[in-house]
Amino acid sequence: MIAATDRTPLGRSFFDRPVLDVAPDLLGRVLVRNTPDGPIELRLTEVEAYAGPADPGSHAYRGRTDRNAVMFGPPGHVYVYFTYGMWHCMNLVCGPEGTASAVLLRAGQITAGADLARKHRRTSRRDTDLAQGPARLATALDVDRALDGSDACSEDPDGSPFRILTGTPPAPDTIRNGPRTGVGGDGAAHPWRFWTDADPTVSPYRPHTPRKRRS
DNA sequence: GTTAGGATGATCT
DNA sequence: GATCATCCTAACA
Repeated sequence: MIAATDRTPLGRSFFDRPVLDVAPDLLGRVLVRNTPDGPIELRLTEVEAYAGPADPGSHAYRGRTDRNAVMFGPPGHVYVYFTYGMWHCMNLVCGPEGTASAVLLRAGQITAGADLARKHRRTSRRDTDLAQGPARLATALDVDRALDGSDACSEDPDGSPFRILTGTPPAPDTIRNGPRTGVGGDGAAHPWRFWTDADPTVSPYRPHTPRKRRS
């Protein structure tokens, strides 16, 4: 039996907690992306936690820079970065201001505005592919660096590009966790990737395969 | 069905 | 100049 989706917006206090508490709690929540063409809604199914300057996998590892400045700011804001020369990825800042921790949104299921999302994602054929992977997710939602620093907990939700609703959290026994993708070294030891088991939008676990060195 | 490798540029050392 | 929290396509079984 499926509970009705709770459309109450999550307040800033939800994000003002340790990132390892927030990350699994984000599963099943609904991210609303207000685009000029209309809203897109996404139920989160896979996330990764990045725990501040002490985490070798985090962009904050070597301190504050122009790029990651948003991570060092107040919780509930959106940190967007550009990577691999082509892609954007989207995070939600967690913990008290200065903690510099964040949750990477890795995958989700589009629950509204699928046509719009499909327009942003040119090559996607199946609905479950639309936001399967962090760069796909950002592309489907039309997220780029221009949205870096957006407040997802704004008091004026209609004026903000993002909002996060209570949604329908999964049963606790369907939440899985494991090593993070693409994080090597000491950072790989932390099982800080969280996903909802048996969800078609979550790709089967793939151990990190180091990229080939260009010859 | 699976896998190899190319695309592409900001950021940081 | 190396790295990077990736995706897509072509080629193969």
